[in-house]
Amino acid sequence: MTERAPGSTAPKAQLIASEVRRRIIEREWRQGQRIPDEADLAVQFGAARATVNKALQLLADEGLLERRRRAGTRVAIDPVRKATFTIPIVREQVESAGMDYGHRVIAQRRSPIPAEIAQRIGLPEGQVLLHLRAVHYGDGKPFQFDDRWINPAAVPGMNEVDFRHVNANEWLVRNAPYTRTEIAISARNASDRDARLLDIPPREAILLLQRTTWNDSGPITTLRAAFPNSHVMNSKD
Amino acid sequence: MTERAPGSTAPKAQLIASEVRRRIIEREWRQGQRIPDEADLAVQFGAARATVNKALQLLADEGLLERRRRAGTRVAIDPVRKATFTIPIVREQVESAGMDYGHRVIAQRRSPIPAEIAQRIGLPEGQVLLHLRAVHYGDGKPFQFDDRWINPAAVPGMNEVDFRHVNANEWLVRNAPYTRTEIAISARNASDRDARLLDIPPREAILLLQRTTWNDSGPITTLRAAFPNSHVMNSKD
DNA sequence: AAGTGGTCTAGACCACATA
DNA sequence: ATGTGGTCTAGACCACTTA
Repeated sequence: MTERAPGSTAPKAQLIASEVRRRIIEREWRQGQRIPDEADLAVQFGAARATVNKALQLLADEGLLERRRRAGTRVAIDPVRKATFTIPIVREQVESAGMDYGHRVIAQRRSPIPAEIAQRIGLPEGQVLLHLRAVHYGDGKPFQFDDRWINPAAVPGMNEVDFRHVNANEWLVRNAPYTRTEIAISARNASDRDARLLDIPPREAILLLQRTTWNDSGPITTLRAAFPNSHVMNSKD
Repeated sequence: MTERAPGSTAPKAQLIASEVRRRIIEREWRQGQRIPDEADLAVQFGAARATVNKALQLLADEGLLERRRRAGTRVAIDPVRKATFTIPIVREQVESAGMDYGHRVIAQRRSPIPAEIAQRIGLPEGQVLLHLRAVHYGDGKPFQFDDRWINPAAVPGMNEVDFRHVNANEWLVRNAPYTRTEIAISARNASDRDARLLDIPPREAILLLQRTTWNDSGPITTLRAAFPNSHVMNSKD
């Protein structure tokens, strides 16, 4: 839904995509039904096939169409529904909410990874990684409690960083581009440690986010972040 | 990370994207630094400019590059990190976990919407919508409790559906394509009603998902889904 | 065997931001 | 004013899949 200057025109591929979307939403083309092939549509819309192709690929990415060579393009039976979340820099998130950001490292040590972590990141149990625990604050109130394992072998230069003085969240986001990420979100009753560090009553509901990132050299970091139940994750787009 | 048949080759645009990604990850091209323009890269990679353009757009969508006309292409300073979640059809989700699916409608009635819902979906308070409450079961155990408001005006044919006999989740996913969705995820301590319907102790942590979908005619439906704390939402990709 | 989407190319023109 | 990305085109060949 990007706005456009009055004199300007939307790209033709976008217009075609909108029109096809409209035909699907208004049931001119029904679930599972085959739609005309790219060459036909190109003629209908007065566009090159490449342009139609771009529009239809867009809709296929959205999950509205299913395309197969030789079999043609069909309206998806189960439109795949997707929601995208942005992985924030915590400081920016706190500050954009109008709060003062604070950050405290609770512990930093090299430790052999326990079995659970080993399995999550695909490294052998007992391998020594950097284990970091920290709390982020907004206006002095705990905002997020991080329990993080970092694999220095995955990112050049990471060994020289002292995460007691450099914010691990920011450093990693800025310096360790990843190629793959896995995220799991769940709710839990706060453990005693969670409750103490987040300054909430024991057993209070917390939102738990577990995120692991990889690049081609292997796992970069795995994070367990705990949020008080006032926290809301919102989809982007 | 799609697998390919041995004899087959990756598309050239993909290869170029991979190579550029590698240069960024290995710091040949640093954060904020300008990279060669499309014409240069086309020569370097022995490809047409359109192919390079496709590759760079891909990386810009991933958040790794920032592109501006006239100013050129730069490695992003804050690589935007995204995670995508798929919104499942509950029955398929339950069955793919190897459980038997069950579904019970608790209440269906037309009611004026309260202020909170009105604000969330952008309709005037007091407008009459269909209010539906239902529980989904896996192997007889409560899996998800839905509290849903449906706007029949947004989707043709919806007035003829009796959601006591037709699964609202499935009907809407299949029949009401949307153009926009908002999702909010949080943790809460279960209310008495949540606890009763999910068969868990009162005050136990639950995962709360609030989702509203729109098409061009207006809001289609807004849903508050509650999950027991055993539930985990996983990112797709 | 043949139809359909997937991709690439060379060239062109345009839109936009900045020097 | 000019350089850069954004987009489109016509044509081509290829890869896959199914009829």
